[in-house]
Amino acid sequence: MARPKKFDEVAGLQKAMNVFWKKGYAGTSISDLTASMDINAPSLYATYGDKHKLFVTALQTYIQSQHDWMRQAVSENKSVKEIIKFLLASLIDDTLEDPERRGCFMVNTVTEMANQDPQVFRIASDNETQVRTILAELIRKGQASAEISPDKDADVLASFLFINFMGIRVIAATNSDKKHLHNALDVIISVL
Amino acid sequence: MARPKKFDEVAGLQKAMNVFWKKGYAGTSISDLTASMDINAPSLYATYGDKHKLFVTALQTYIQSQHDWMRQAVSENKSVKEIIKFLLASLIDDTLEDPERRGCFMVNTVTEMANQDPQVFRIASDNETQVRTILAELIRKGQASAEISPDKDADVLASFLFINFMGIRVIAATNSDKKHLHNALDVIISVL
DNA sequence: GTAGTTTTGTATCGATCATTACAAAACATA
DNA sequence: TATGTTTTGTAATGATCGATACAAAACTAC
Repeated sequence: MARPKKFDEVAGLQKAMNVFWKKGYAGTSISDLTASMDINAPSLYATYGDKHKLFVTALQTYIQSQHDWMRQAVSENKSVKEIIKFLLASLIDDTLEDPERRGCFMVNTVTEMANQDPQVFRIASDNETQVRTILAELIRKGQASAEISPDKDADVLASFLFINFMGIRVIAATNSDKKHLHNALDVIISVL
Repeated sequence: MARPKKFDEVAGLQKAMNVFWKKGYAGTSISDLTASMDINAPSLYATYGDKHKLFVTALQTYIQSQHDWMRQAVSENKSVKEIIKFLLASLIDDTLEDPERRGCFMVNTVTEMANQDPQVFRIASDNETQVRTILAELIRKGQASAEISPDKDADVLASFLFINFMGIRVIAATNSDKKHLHNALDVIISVL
């Protein structure tokens, strides 16, 4: 009934996400996007809306993948401390292995825009709530199996872990000393 | 011998720093700067160089003030744990009290530019080294006075603290729950 | 007051910004 | 093959980007 699209919408969104991830919102131009996505500006606007809308969609895609990754790790049949250590270690390794050293798209976005963009602020707040909830549930599971002391406040420990998640993502952008970061990781786990 | 400047160079630099801090490098235009600094573009270029040079100068000013603040706190006649708790608590309070919620200029800059700008990358690396050194010295002081176990590796603990410094700065940009953050703070201190 | 020096204000440079008008092109259906 | 629909490519919109040319203005030194 009409001329078909010659590009894949999902793949295009992934490309856009990678550009925004690397260069930030303000640092990314429509030209950067169309070049990377290999489409024309009119196709971009018709398919994804304007720059801001595309950015939000890309960010939500990223958040979804992060949550999936985390829930996957949490559901594995390992001890709670092993799971947490795996999560933190993966964070370090992934960041260091990225040849472009982009860090965390969510962290980058929060520090760039959360104080200026109400929609981004809300998305970031929601993300934090969800991640902290996942971590708190994990800790409670560890307390139920006597792996973690039940005297400790699971929500507070979850906040502590979340702080360290964010911190590691920032540090790994400028510090390349893998062993150094992994040593600090042991300290984090020792709290539990 | 010549027409005198009608603005204060240091005050102007401070204004520029605040704009970059709030809006980031790419998000700040020369117009934003001249409006806030209340000078014309030619005066800006003649006094501070181009946009990037002004940004780097502003960033170094910020770093210097951060180091001064930290060294001041470290030199006070309190227990090591009290000092560290004071540093972390100030980080939380300052971030939450800022009506513009700008977070940390250094963290914002690292996440925006460290992977794209070699000069910024180097400045960030140097900053990390210096801060970690200050923290490690502080911890060794605590070990000398038997406040902290000498079995623990001071450098690793310093890295751990640095991660939490960065993490708190990111979190405080979106989380307004002061009590929540301070509770996590107790967990951090408990490691020492 | 005049000469010499530097800053200021204005006005503008070409380049790029995000966004869109428009028409040719490519498909499905009839 | 003809018609209707949507995407595509091209080209352009006004706005703003970082940066500067130029001359009037404001000062010091003589």
